Amino acid sequence: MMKLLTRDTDYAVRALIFIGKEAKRENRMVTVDEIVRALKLPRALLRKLLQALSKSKILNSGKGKRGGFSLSKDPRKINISDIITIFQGPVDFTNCLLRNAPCPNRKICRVRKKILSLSRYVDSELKKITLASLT
Amino acid sequence: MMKLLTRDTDYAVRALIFIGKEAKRENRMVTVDEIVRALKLPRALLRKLLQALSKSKILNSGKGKRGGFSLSKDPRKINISDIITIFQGPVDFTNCLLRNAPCPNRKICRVRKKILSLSRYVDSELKKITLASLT
DNA sequence: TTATAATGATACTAAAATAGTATCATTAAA
DNA sequence: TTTAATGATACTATTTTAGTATCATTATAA
Ligand code: FES
Ligand code: FES
Repeated sequence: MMKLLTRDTDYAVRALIFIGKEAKRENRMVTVDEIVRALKLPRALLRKLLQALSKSKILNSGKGKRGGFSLSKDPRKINISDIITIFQGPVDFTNCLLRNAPCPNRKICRVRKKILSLSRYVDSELKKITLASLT
Repeated sequence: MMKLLTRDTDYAVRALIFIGKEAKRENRMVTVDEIVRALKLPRALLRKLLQALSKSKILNSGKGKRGGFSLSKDPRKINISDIITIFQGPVDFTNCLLRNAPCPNRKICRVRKKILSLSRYVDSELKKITLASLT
């Protein structure tokens, strides 16, 4: 089946929504274990995902006791396109290849032109889906 | 990298465009070897793709000498969504899963709702990209 | 009527992307 | 100084994508 979000992205978004909610209520760090309990995601995997979000500056993290994660910015400034970019690369559907080399028709190809504009539209719509709009 | 069309779909579309052009000029069957010469696609793979298009009634085929393929319908009635469906399944981005089981939030999930409407939009746009519009 | 030139069906291998786990290192607080 | 947390990293498994090969069938033409 086709998918726009891979599992990594999907799980990351769910975790971010949860972190956003908790932080709002209590203004503190949220731990991996809390998220695992609430969302039933595989722990080892979730750790990897949150570490990536932290490296990408979407999350702040704190080590040691009382450590955990919190959103590093306003949930209105975090959108699905950003998260996809982290786990799947940029939203770009135009990948016409011929035996792993760029296809020579690229410049003039009408399929490519149409797919490109569609791709841009999708990206712009995904940028409108912010964490705030999901909470 | 993300992709909307896999290689199968991409090659199939190129082949269909070529078949459409040739058939218009000469009203005859086009063989795999002609397409291979013109488009430089791998022969064994192209055979498999055209056989699938034939099974799906997009192409007519003729066996034996003078055999080959031709479009089975008006190029205005063949669109990219159809071709994607054959090689990749239907255009549907909403596949939220939890350890391979459908995610329990599906009914109420706002992410899913937004992705669903985006997915429908993309499909409707892809349906507008017909073979005729590319020739 | 038979050689030939075409597709049909099908089975197979290879490579890449996705999905998921495990472990040791580091750090901050109690 | 123990403990509870994340950081870094290496690893395996599964699924999807990509691609090849071969024998069967059939229509034409010599
Ligand atoms: S055929 Fe390659 S860009 Fe369109
Ligand atoms: S979290 Fe599964 S449908 Fe949204």
